[in-house]
Formats: sequence, C-alpha cells, structure tokens
Amino acid sequence: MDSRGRRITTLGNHRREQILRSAEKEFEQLGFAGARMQRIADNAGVPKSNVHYYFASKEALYDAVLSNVVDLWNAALAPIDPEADPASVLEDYVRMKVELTRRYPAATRIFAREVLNGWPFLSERLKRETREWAEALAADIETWIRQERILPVDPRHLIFVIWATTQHYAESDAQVRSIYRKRRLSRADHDRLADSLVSMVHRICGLEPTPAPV
Amino acid sequence: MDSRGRRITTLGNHRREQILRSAEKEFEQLGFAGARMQRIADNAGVPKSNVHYYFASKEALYDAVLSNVVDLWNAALAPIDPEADPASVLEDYVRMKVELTRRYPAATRIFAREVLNGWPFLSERLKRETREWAEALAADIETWIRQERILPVDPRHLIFVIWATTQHYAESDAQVRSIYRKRRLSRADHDRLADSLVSMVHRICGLEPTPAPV
DNA sequence: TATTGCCCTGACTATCTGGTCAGCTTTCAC
DNA sequence: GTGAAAGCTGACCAGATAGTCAGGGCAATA
Repeated sequence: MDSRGRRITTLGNHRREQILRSAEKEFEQLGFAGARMQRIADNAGVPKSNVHYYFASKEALYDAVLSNVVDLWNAALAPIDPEADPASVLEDYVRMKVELTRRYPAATRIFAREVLNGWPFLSERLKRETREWAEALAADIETWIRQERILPVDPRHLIFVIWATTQHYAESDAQVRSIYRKRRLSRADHDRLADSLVSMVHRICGLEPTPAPV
Repeated sequence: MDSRGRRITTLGNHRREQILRSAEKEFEQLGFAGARMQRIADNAGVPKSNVHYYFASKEALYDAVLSNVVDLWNAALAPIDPEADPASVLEDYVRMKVELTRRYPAATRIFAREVLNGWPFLSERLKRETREWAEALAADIETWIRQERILPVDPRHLIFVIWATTQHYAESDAQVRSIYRKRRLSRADHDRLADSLVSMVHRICGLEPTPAPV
C-alpha cells in the first residue's frame, strides 16, 4: 500500500513512469504552455484519461516532472571542503557540472526554461538551497583569495562563468551544433569542453603557471 | 504610400508600434505558446480585432517582433580587424555583448527562448551570419595563438564562455537576482560584470601578466 | 457634397484543450 | 469463488483562443 492506501502494483508504476517519461520530453521541447496532454498521452501509448488517472492536472504532472529534475540537482550539489586544494575543488565542480548537463540534457533544459520564466513553479526550497550553495562556494573562494592561494577574482562572477558555460551547451544545443556543424555533440566533445573549461578556470585563478597545451 | 499602396499615417504607425511593444513584452514573458492575443491587445489599449488588422496572425506578429530582435543583433556584430591588438578586440567584444544584454534585456530573452526551442522561427540567414561571425573570430584567435600573441586555448570554447556568461545575466534574471539578493541589477553591476569578465578573458589568454585588483 | 479607401471594432465562430465521469475490466485478499 | 478496490477508458463538456467579417467612422480628394 502507498501513503494514500492504494496498493502498489508493478503495472501501475510502470504506466506512471511511461507517462512521466513522455511528459518530460513534451515539457522539455515545448514548455508548460506549449505542452499538450493529448500528445503526452499519445506518445506514452495510453488514452488521455489514463494520464489524468495518475496525475490530477497538467500542473500536477509538471510538478512531478520538475521534482525529478530537482532531485537530480540536489544530489549533485555536494558539500565543499574548504580545506581542500582550490585547484581540485574548482576542477571537481566544473567536471560535475559538465557531466550533469551531458547525462541529463532534458532535465537541464527544463531547469533552464524554468529559470528563464523566472522559475514560477520552482520551490522556495530549491531556490534557497541553490543560493546557499553558491554563497558557501563564494565564501570559500574569498578565503582562498585572502590566503593568496588564488588570484583576486569576483567569486560570484567566477561561479556564473562556470554555471553559464556548462548550461549553455545544454540550453543552446541547436546554436552550439550549428557553430560546430555537428548533428550532436559526442562524449569526446564534452570531455574536451570539461578539460578546456578546467584549464580556463585555473588560468583565471592563476593556478596554471605553466600554460598547458589545449 | 507604403509598399502595399497604403497611405502611411502617423496614427497608423503609432498604433502598430504600440501593438509591437505590447507583443514584445508578452512574448518575452510567456513565449510564443504562452502568449495571448487578447492580452497583447489589452496591454496595447486596443481591441483584439485591431491587432489582427495590423498583423494577420499570431505567427506574423511574432515574426515582426523577432525581426526587430534580429536587426539589433546584426547591427552589433561588427566585423573584426585581425591586425588589431588581441586584448582590445576581446575587450571590445565582451563590453559590446554586456552592453547589448543590459540595454535590450527583452530582446535578449526572446532570442534566448528561440535558441532554447532550437530556433524554429529563426531565419537561415541569421543562423548563417552568427556561425560565420563565430568562425571568423575563431580563426583570428587561432592566428594569434600561432603567432604566440596569446596562450593556447580552444577558440570556440572561449567564444562560448563570453557568449554564455553575458547571455546568462539576461536569461537567468531571476536566478541571478536571487543569488545577489537584489530586486534588479544596476548599471554599476553590469559595469563590474564587464570589468570582471574582461579581466577573466585576458587571464585565460595570458594577456594580464600582472594580476589586476578586482 | 460625393466618393474613395484606409482605419477601426463588436459580435461572432470553429476549433482546441484540460478536465470529468459513468461504467467497464483486472487484480488480489480472504 | 467472491467481494472490493485499483486500473482503465470512450464519450462528453465548459471554457478559452485565434481568427473572421460586416459594417461604421473619418480624412482627403475631386
């Protein structure tokens, strides 16, 4: 039995997941306003009323999709060890972020859309957690600057450079592909991006005295 | 008379502009699918049928808004002088891009939405022009690297860092404000961003031997 | 004054969309 | 087997939405 006293059957869960996957695609490609319940049902291979059996409304369905996305992000925001080496902390963050956008492009794009819309649906909790995490990292960066372990730099701008660039590759997929003249970016492309971005961040912080070959 | 043989009256042009401004706001905030012709009419202070008098359909109205946006971008993509000093070329580009997003946040966000959607409405011409401009800049950067005037760096990644970061401040308005804990970013905030970004780009290229105070 | 043609609008419609519901089938505990 | 609850669905609906159109106003020209 689930929390509402309903039996949990594999059949029911399977359909629920089917619908959620279809909905994620639809919301990713068209946004909340552009998404159509009928199309979500068709692509999931179920009648529309079945979608409404599992999700009371379009908003409820979007909420369910969004909370999956949010869980992904939360799991990735690992706490930072301020005693650790600046170079490796920054490198870990960059690689984590690139990997996240590579593995979950749909989630990244849904998140991006939400942000672009002024995150009307996004929970206060996630907003707060994102802000607190950014503030903690900024504070650590400031400490490193005071300790002269890295060059002076606006911590928030540095965080935004990393954030913005990694997001960009997922958000502006079409634009990036157009400029690269590729149908899609490969694993190797993402690895090169990660290497390149790590190197750039290190140079910004003065952590790469000998220029590495790119 | 205009191209269709209609008299051009200040009254008619005024209304057209009124409707276009209202439409730009609506499309910026809600996207094409979320926009409502009725709301566009209401905010312009005209009846809905008047909107349809000037613009045959919602798509035609969106096209008109988008072509204004495109004109803005085209005007800003100044040709690059490859003989010029790398430091100032990169600085000019960064400052131009920051200024553009600061002065035309609505246009920037409409453009961002279009890109996020895989630019379905965007003309082949603009796609080509953007790609050609990026390729020209990338080629110049590669020349500078060969001439050892700047450190080795992946040119496209560098361009995307600049592009992504400046876009990010316009796109993720809500997120940025949330992390800065500000209602809106001031002119001074943008100036600081530009200074900071110029400094970071210069460090990436090894153009700032003596670290500047930030 | 009459004519012409842009400018404008209220009232209307076809269509689409999220959502409902009565009633059917399947599953499972006893 | 049987009762009950979960799983499921076709048919339907109310409201919203883009778009239409007949006709009125109005300024300029003849």
